[in-house]
Amino acid sequence: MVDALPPRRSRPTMNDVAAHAGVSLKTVSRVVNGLDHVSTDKFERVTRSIEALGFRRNEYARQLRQGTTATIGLVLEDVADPFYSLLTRAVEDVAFERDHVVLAASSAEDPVRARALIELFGARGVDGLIIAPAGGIDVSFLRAELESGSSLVFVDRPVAGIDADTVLVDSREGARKGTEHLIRHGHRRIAFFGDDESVYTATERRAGYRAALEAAGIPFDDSLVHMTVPATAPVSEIVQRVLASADPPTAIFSGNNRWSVRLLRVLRGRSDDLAFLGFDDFELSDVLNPGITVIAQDASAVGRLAADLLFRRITGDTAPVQRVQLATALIERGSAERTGPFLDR
Amino acid sequence: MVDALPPRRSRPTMNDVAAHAGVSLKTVSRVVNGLDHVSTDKFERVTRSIEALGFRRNEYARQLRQGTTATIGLVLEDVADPFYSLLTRAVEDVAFERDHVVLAASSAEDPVRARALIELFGARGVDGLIIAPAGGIDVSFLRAELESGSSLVFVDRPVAGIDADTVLVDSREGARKGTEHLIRHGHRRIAFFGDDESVYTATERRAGYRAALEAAGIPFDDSLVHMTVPATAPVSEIVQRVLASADPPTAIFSGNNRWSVRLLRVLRGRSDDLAFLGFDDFELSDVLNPGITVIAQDASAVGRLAADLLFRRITGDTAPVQRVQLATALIERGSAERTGPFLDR
DNA sequence: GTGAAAGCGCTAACAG
DNA sequence: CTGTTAGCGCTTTCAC
Repeated sequence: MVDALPPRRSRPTMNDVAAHAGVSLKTVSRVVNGLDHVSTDKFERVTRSIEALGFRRNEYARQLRQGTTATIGLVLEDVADPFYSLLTRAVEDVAFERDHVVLAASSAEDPVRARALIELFGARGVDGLIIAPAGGIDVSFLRAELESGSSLVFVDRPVAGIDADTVLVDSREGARKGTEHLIRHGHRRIAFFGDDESVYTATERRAGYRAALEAAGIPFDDSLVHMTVPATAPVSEIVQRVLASADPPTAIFSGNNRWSVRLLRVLRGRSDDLAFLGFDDFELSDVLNPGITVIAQDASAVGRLAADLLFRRITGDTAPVQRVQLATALIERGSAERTGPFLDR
Repeated sequence: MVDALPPRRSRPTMNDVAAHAGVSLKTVSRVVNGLDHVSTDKFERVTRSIEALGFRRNEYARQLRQGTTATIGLVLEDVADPFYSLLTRAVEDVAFERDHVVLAASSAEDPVRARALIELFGARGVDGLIIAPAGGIDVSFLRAELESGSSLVFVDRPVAGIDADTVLVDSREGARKGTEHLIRHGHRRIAFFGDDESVYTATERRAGYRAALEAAGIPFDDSLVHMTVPATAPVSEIVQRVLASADPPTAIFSGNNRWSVRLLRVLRGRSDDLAFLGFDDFELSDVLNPGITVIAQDASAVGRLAADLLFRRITGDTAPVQRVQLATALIERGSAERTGPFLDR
């Protein structure tokens, strides 16, 4: 036994507390974990030592021993997209209520990055994972993840071949409803803009659009349909071409909020006689002139539900896998109910 | 020694791999960590075993041993706020490049929740923390956090009394510039709307607004200044009262994007003769009619810079603490450069 | 009530 | 080049 003590470690451990309080390691553990079988005397001594030393339990050590991490992972396209940022916030809130923390990451639409992130999270032994699966995601890999113990919930897009809870918005029905609304207002030439075919929601929405047309006896015209990721598309040129065609559309259906923003930006400079309806609401849609009519989806509800389902699994629920479809709401604001030059000065 | 083996554990460990490959634990560790001094023969055997067993290193065990977690924490007001969601995305990107994951959480403007989150993160031994400090945050607590080993970077708002890197936007100068712009366009009665006094950026922007007025010889009129959190404020009534006053403003300066959205929503229904300028850009500001002139701040740059600074600290940089002020940009779109009824149909 | 000892899965230190 | 041993900070037996 040497006299000189080593300099205090950056974070005190339970051993330090035990030494300080003059009790055994186990007693400290009991106090920290709120267990009984500790005399009030020792309980107080330990409590005081914890205070004095500023002790906080090292979660990693606990987790290593216990095998649970009180952490969930969230992987989606891009937190900066309003739909996903709302969803993220809802997941965070549920996690916080349950004393879990959330590892969050954007896959940037890149399946390789998505996989890397999921692996990173998996190696940290997250209790569960909420994933908005990117197009080309590796299914067998996800299945392995599921089997190795972390629960999985998919949001926004389903993944075929994996038995996991899924929370979706009923895109097809929403798009059908929206298109029908335009038809009801006299439109028969309706252009459709959506993400490319690899994106589940894009094809679902197109299917809904098509279903509405067919129900109304309007022939589906492929030249009115444009499927590309708007971020990189030459939106202005596309719009120009469509509107200059022989039999131009009288209405536009935008398949998501990214497209809506880009389309509105282009349309603002023109004076075409158009109606407009967008899938997914966005901030200021009500401040534009005319207000933008949308099929709204509740991103918070998706996040909350997904998190609830996940925690149900984490806590051992073995009920059959669920696939929830959330309904959309048509919000009329003017842009789809009138005609006239669009967003003109 | 019993004959029957227990059923396979959910995740294989290095020991399992070692047994499978017929080598020692340490050899596996060497392979996993990409170290040399392993014969090609064994290297391949181990690699195959890893494949076969689907082994992935348990990060918690590694972290416990090494004392580093490859995790950073991010605590801000609300990920659903566009400014913060952009910032979050930037932080995620930097972290990903550096093989770190990010624990993200919204404090919901609640200092108690903020503290709880930081403690939760601290207990997980995050290597570093990026914090947008909520109004009443506990300074001594943060200081303890800093001393116990995690690096700290503040964003958006500084914290007095703690020696930590800080990345800010030059709010005061931005507001001064914006107000000056309005003055240059002939306005002398300019209303100011901002968050309440507890919010650093709000008072800074008000100070900039005031400085511009005074530089132009315009008396500061407190009845034109409104400091409240817009989420809960009766915006419509406030606006009505202000515009109905004896000497009403001819221009409005909105202190942040939350206020801008709410103000624009109210102004849309009215036909007042007003100019408008907002602090912080927002999506569709260019699609509105007139386009909204703003003082833009670069949220991504804030996030990127903060993350860079944090990683510099994490990797041992002991240079003096930095306080970075990012410049803002005036973007003219029409709303501040003209007069006439506002967003009128 | 309390504590000693073992061990979670990994890496560091030191042999061979 | 390879393996053995110890130990990170905690929880879990299982004695006392």
